[in-house]
Amino acid sequence: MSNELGHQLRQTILRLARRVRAERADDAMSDGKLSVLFMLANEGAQTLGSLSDHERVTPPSMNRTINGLVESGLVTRVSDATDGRKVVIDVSDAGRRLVRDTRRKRDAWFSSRLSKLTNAERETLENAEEILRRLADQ
Amino acid sequence: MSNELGHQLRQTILRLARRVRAERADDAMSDGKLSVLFMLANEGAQTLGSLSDHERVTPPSMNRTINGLVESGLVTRVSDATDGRKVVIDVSDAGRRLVRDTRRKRDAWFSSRLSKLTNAERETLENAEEILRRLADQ
DNA sequence: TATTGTTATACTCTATAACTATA
DNA sequence: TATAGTTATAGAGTATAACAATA
Repeated sequence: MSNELGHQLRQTILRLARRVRAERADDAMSDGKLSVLFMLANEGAQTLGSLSDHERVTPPSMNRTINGLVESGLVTRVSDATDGRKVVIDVSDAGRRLVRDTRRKRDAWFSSRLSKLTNAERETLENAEEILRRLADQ
Repeated sequence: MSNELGHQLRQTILRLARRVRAERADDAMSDGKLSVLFMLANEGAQTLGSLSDHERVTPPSMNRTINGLVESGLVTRVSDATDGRKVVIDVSDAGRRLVRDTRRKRDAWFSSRLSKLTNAERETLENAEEILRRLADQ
């Protein structure tokens, strides 16, 4: 009966995620904004439509999110050179710094806890991480 | 260098949690409301102040959440017998059903994926789950 | 005419400040 | 006076509908 494992895993994953997400570089930054910054930093510049698709929000909603990020100087918004209807959003240097700081802080939360484990426990987590990654990608 | 493991684990946990959280019994139910229902179903009836502490929201915010749940018939709100200032919130039968259905749906997401793994992989996840649970509780 | 983005408007969730009722 | 809850009001984030600009 693997249903019990599924139940336990789900609970633990949700709880851990809540703890990790609470660790931000800047508490004034919402999840939605931070998610866009991470996306741009990882995948490079994108159009507004592409961002709203990826984040699964409507274009007006993403437009508002971008407005806030532009006002904060964390992203830039420029017209596409070849298609005047499109705008290209990219992360600024300040945005990159915020992404880097947030990533460090979140990594640190995990790392400080992992350092207290035994080598065998860390090895188990390494193996499990690979399996969980495959589950998430399905 | 266990920092790389921390980084990978964090990414995977956040991604998995996003997938699992999307699996609700009722799409009209917000995370905040659902979280209160789960709390009441797990821990039993509580005062409004206790709920707002646990969920880390302000009392007025929790009050509004509870108003919505009462209107939907998912929780009950009654005055405390011994202290007239307090109100006791409890989950109703309908609320319990919603909790059960959501739990089943979320468990199913994991279970269907776990069933495709090898026995060795499931065993790794079982061991990892226990370790991760300890990390979350720290 | 279709596509891309924006503006107008409204709803939900959260917050702070002020108020009521009870201890 | 202090505590528990509520009401009043405002801000952030999201949605749908309507609009503007470009292909």
